[in-house]
Amino acid sequence: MATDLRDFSRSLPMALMRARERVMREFRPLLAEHDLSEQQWRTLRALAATQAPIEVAEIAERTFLLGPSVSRILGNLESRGLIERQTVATDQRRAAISLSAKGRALVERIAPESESRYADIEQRFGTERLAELYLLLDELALIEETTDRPTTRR
Amino acid sequence: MATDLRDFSRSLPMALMRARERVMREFRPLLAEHDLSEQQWRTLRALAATQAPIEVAEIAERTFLLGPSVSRILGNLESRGLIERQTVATDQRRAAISLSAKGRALVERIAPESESRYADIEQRFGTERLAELYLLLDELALIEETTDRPTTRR
DNA sequence: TATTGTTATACTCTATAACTATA
DNA sequence: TATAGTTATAGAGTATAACAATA
Repeated sequence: MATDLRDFSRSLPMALMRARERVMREFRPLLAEHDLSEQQWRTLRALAATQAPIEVAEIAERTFLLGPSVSRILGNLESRGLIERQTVATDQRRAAISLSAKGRALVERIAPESESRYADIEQRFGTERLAELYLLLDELALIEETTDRPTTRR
Repeated sequence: MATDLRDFSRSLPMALMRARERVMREFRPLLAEHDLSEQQWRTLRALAATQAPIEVAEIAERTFLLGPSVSRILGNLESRGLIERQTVATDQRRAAISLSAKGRALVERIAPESESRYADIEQRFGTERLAELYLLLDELALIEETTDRPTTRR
């Protein structure tokens, strides 16, 4: 007798994806207007959120992107004059990345519209429920690793 | 004076993605063992969840994939003997897709391990909180479209 | 003419490995 | 030898358009 799978609608990854898709549907057209992919925007935001320049590996971690992806994205953003690199004096391998004036201006141009759409969502969904949702999502993201699960049965 | 963006940690898409990444980290190795991408697994699950065969467009809708992606995925799954196609008698354009015996067997082989990992997450996160999370995610996915937002300011 | 599904195309991201240049 | 970042490569998904077969 086989174990049944939960119903498809009770798949946690699917539920998370559906919700994310719904939210992104509000933001994608705005990003498209500025020729930005989601990942490029995540990178710009990560840079906008920090005072001090940050290194490539740090960007990868904060944006949930892989090193090579960040590398390519930075190449693109640099060619558009949106970011700047500075080699770290004490370690020539490292690069300190920051928004250029143009990049900061772009983020600031997008911000009001982005915030307005976010406010729409918050208003329709409810401020309290949104706060509760953030709480649950943060806690879910922080649950601990299962200790040592074998990759194959033997 | 520019509008500031919310802090990066209060980006709803990011919070949803972080949570989803955390959950998928539990399931990806299992899928990899069976040479299945997330999207292929979504497709198999959608098929496993239904009694009657379903059409390509229906699969696309239920799995949140695009038509061309589903087309390619079905081609792959068919070449592995996991699904079957039957042309709909009343409309030769349509194809009715279903799991083959082999496909059903694969889903049933994966199901116990998948359920076990899900149970781990539920146990660590809390049954009640998980139920609350589903409720909020479902509601978020269903908030209504903003009526008519212009794509460019003029 | 409209619709279902496939094919074509261009782009992007994922994932891993190999490589360069530092350290 | 190890590390930071880039480049190379293969594979897959996204998105849109064009297309064939059928309605």
